Amino acid sequence: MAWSKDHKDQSRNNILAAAAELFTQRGFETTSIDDVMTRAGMTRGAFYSHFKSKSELYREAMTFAALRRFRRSLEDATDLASGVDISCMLENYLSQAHVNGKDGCPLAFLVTDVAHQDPAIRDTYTRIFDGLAKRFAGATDKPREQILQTLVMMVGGVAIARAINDPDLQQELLDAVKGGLQ
Amino acid sequence: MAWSKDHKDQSRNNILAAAAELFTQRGFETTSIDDVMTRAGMTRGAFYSHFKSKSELYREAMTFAALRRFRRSLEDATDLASGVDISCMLENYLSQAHVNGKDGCPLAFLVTDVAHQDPAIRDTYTRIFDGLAKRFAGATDKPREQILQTLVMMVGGVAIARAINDPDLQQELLDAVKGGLQ
DNA sequence: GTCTATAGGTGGATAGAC
DNA sequence: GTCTATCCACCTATAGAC
Repeated sequence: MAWSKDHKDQSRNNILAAAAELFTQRGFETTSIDDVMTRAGMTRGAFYSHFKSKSELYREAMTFAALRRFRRSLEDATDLASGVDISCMLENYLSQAHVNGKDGCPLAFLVTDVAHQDPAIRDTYTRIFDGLAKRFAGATDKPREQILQTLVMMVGGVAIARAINDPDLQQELLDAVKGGLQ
Repeated sequence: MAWSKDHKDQSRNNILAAAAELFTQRGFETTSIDDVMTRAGMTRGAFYSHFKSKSELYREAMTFAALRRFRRSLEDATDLASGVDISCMLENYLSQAHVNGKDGCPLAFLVTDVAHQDPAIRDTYTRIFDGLAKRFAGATDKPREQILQTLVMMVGGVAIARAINDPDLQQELLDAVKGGLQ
């Protein structure tokens, strides 16, 4: 049935959006399936007809969040006249709005959380990171080593800024990273 | 009594050493007080005569791990003739032995784990990070912005390397960071 | 496909004996 | 100071009704 199929897709998408937000904000262990399903407007029992485990949900939510962020970032930084503006993407990524916002980059928001999880989850993280490095390589003529350095600065900068509790030091850190990437 | 005091100090130190290792390896939520106390050779009931909560233990274990790592790092990189060798410290920090070893730098191993915890824990992380930046400032004549960039590259590089599941990409990443810091 | 109910297990923190 | 025993809350995953 077409209606049933659409409804299931819609439910699945709601679950993924809720999971992406909660996992990036609070990490794997602190986020319960109940939290995710309540935010998606359903109860816990409905979960297992969409995903077979919490680990699978985490993996799909990471990919969902990364794709959505990448797509929005391209939209914001793309002008019909001048094409993609790299410095606009940097400004956006290294902003307080990103660091303290709701739909953060999973590479930065979950980096040590992922390191503590099972191999399948680390594989997913690896694919997202490597995919991003390859896209950057296709978009510029910089050597791969420099692309990796840039990614480390961006991801590391946002991750550390999130851990730090002092707003001034947080801003100083983000500015330092921006300064190093001009 | 002196004997009793020594014994308590010894127990406390055993708990901190066990907690430092388990927290950095597995994070706050996945490590239970029972795990820590078992590794320290005691039972869970004895815990609360040393620390008042799991959060307090986590904070003290972070400081313990950071101080121990800093001290060892200085020892390894210090030669009586030539003084402190910065490139030796970098090589050590950005090594597979550090990334895959047991007593890692909490700034790198716990960066998003800390971001998910309470303000007192984030304060402790902030103090450790800021203290390290100030020590670097006292040891070189580099501007503070460059010191922050270096810390982001080191901490971010190790954190991402730990999340990545592909040994080749992991090594490539560590090499790229080393290349950027020469 | 979604619901309620429950099985089966873990963990933080406390109480009281020694 | 350390032990055993326990309270109470929470979690993943499954079973079965609708």
